[in-house]
Amino acid sequence: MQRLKPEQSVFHEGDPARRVFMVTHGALKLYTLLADGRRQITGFMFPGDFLGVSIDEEYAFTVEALEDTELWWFSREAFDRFISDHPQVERELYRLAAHELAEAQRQMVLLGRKAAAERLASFFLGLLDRAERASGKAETCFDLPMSRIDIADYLGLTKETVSRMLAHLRSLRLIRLQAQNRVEVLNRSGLSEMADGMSADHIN
Amino acid sequence: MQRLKPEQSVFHEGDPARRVFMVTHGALKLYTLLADGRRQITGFMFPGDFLGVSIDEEYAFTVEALEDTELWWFSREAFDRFISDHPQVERELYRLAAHELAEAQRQMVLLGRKAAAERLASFFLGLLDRAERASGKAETCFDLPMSRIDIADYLGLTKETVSRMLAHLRSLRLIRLQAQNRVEVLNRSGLSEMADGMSADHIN
DNA sequence: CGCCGCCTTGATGAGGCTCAACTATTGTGG
DNA sequence: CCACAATAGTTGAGCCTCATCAAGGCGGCG
Repeated sequence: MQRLKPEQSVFHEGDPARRVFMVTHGALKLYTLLADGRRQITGFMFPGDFLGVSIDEEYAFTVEALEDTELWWFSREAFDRFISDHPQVERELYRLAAHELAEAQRQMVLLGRKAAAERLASFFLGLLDRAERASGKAETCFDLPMSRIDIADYLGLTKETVSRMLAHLRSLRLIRLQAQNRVEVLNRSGLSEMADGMSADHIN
Repeated sequence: MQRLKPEQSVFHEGDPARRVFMVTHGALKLYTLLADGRRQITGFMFPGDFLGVSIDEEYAFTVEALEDTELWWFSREAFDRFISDHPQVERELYRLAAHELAEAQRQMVLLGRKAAAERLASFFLGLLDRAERASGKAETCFDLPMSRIDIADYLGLTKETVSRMLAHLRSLRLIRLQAQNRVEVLNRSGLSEMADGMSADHIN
């Protein structure tokens, strides 16, 4: 078990991959840096997610807590032994990887082809889905455990643009901010159309 | 076994995932479309690569041949049966998925944070690596089986920008075009620096 | 040899970035 | 509990990169 305060990191890109983690509480961000400091956040992790279950000898990204976070971990050897003893787990791991891959593909579409407002709308819908899966019931609100800069680095934008697009979605009455870090979705289908580029904003 | 001519598709996004494929000859592109026709190519496939080995009920993208291509395929049931009989294959599949995931993460960094010239440089280095892995020896040249539009849709750019950046890399003597679709790398480390954003182009 | 599609090159413009100032929020110590 | 500092977020002005629109060149195939 391991507890983390915000900003604390679990491991860094390039560290030898000696442990496997499972998130039990909190939220984390995964990111990689370019030589000049540009950062791309490749994902956020929440309770139930696995970390470091690659095959590689080194972790491929840095992981950092967004809030107070709790992790369970196993040594790589113990984890591998466990898998050998329980072959059906292998299939489950594979399932997980396939799911992450599908998510990565959606993110590539977002980063390669969507406009700023569409990116933010997609991001919010993803968080809303997650909130619903976590609570097991329909939701209209969710928290933003990450900063505007983190959102920007996840969506391939700047914090200023995130802020402006937030204002834009608000002005369209698609969302409302209950607090700085809490979003209420006012028009889910409208937000979906925006996210999938069906909003034909040049008409409005 | 299945043979394909250029432009022919193996399956479409949303088709029921009834078969699993292995590429034996040729090259293919994987892509998804947005509602208004914007396209993001999420990957290219070459001999040795697997296709449709997801867990999902439906294919998550469309696959189309770039040139004359040959595929081996199995029904999903036969494939699953084979895996049950050969548990070590499961691990290999997982290995493969993990590798694809790492690649997807690199592509997210490219799409989210790299400038146009950096994207093209990264793309060329990837193709050079692949050519070396395929031939088993050091290489300085490789073919481009895809059109400029395909490259653009893979890198999140337009065909015009790809063309201009190609001219730019050529003017820097990092590459040379042996033919319209054949690239020779003249300065690999220079290309690497360009790809990783270390080229400090404001100095030059 | 000539047509057609692909690629390149040029001119213009827009979306998002940068830089800067301002406001709101959070945390800290008196 | 309040005052203040420090941090995070918002808003505005100008600019830059890349997209768009348009024209011309090249190559491959009939």
